[in-house]
Amino acid sequence: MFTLFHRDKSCAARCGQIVTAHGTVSTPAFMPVGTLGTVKGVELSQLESTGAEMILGNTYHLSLRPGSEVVRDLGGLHNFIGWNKPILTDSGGFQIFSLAKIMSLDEQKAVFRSHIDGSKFELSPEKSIKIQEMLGSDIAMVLDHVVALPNKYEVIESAMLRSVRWAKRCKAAANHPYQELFAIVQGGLDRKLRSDCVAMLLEIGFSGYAIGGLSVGESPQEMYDVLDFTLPLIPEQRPRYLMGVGTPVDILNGILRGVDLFDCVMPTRNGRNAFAFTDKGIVRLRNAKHKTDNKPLDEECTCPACKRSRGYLRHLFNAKEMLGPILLTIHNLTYYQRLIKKAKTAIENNNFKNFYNEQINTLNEQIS
RNA sequence: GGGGGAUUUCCCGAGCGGUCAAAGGGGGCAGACUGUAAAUCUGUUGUCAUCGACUUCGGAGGUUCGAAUCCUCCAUCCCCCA
Repeated sequence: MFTLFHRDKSCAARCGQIVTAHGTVSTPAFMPVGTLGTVKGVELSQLESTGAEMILGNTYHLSLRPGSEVVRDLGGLHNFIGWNKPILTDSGGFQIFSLAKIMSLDEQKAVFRSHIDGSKFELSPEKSIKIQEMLGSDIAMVLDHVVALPNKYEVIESAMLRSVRWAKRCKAAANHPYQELFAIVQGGLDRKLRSDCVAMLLEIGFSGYAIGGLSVGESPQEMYDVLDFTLPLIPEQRPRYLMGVGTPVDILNGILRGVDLFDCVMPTRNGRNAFAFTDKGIVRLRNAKHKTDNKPLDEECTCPACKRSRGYLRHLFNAKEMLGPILLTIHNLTYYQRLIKKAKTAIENNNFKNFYNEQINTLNEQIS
């Protein structure tokens, strides 16, 4: 299903294509997060116009509401939400980390106390696969055990080993006509744990390999270091997915090291919170300095937000009008897709390293 | 004409002798957000300054070691009776 088209001659960056039952995804790709069956605030036609080709759904959240049976009975996730392009579902492993306070786990399964009504929700590797199959996503993720960083070596090691055992159980449970299963590499910042994990997962064999357990408390450089020694261990012809990452800078650093897939809530969540990404840097639209600014966010951008002035966008946020979060979400997603597209072009021209160097310094700066 | 009630820091609004530069909202300002319990959360919001100092609670006086808090007068607003 994954085809590697080209590898940049100046670095590990590469471009390719993932073919799924619901269409193809050109890589590198950024996948907007649609946890509950919607990329928050964005209608699908607008989402498509940003250039997004694949979106995420979440096993834990969709199981609690509306329930995987409901989604299945309404024709599967694609039909349910009206998106006939590729969907990747996360397994619920991230919730073992993010909802740790309302979760307990043992070797068999994770047990959540629902954040909605307090009811018990059990998630085993087998159940996660079953739910994802009912959802009918194109790519399913194995259930993994994500732990926060920094953490004790023993904790990271045991979470990694459990993730491998769970991956094996997921593989054994998987039985779906078109759904592909991706494994997730754990092991914190430790080189040996990461490489052991890759080796064990390769032994089991999966369609794709994700790097998980990052952006959970470590520094960006530590994350890049993990990518440096982990990605080369994954066979070239398999897609590599860096889960939950990240900032524009993180994404360029991931591409530089050979990552094919990214997902992150940052463009959507930050968009809802008046934080815009542009080619020239970041813009906090609530800041007073934009009050009478007649310029668009980004001259280069063709999104609907950029047909308006910064002063107007700021007004929408200050007035708590829903159009503000909607427009800025679309803008940020458009920006992310444009960044990826430029990166892709640079890779095709064997120029990614230069492109990276040009971009990297300005992306975190606040523009005026 | 007579009787009663109000006036607090940008706004609303607590406070009723010291622990008050003054609760809590709102608004303002700034920050955070990385496989979404987030259209959320955090900090800050008299002045100058490092501790600390100084000026504030309608105005002017007074009582007291000490007043936003008690007394007197004045101003403005509201209610009731004529």
